[in-house]
Amino acid sequence: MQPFTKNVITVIKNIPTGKVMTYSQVAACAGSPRGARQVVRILHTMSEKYALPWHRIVNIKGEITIKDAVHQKTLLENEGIVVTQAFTLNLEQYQYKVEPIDFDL
DNA sequence: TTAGTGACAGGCA
DNA sequence: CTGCCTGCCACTA
Repeated sequence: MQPFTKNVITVIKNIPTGKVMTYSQVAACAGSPRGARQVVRILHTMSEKYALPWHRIVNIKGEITIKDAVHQKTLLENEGIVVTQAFTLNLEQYQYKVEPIDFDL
């Protein structure tokens, strides 16, 4: 498995309940500042196999932009996160700042 | 092989 | 913040 993929999985699994991260934030932390799209792909591919909290990943605006937004909204609310009817949340309040992770750098 | 697409983001108006 | 445009990278037709 590529380091990037492994790092993304590690980062996502480290997101505490009640917090969220943006795609680029995860990508940057995993070693690829412009890998937001790849994070998406990894979520699609690995979320089920690795039991990743994919619902804690939102875009830079704090908005849920996936097809099954209703489902994600439900999961987030289940963790105590307030999501508006427009599928947005308060990033200032919920965004999780990760510690600089070493990984293989 | 090239072209189009997507659960995105940054720069600019 | 919103909208539009461009860059990004992997996947599919």
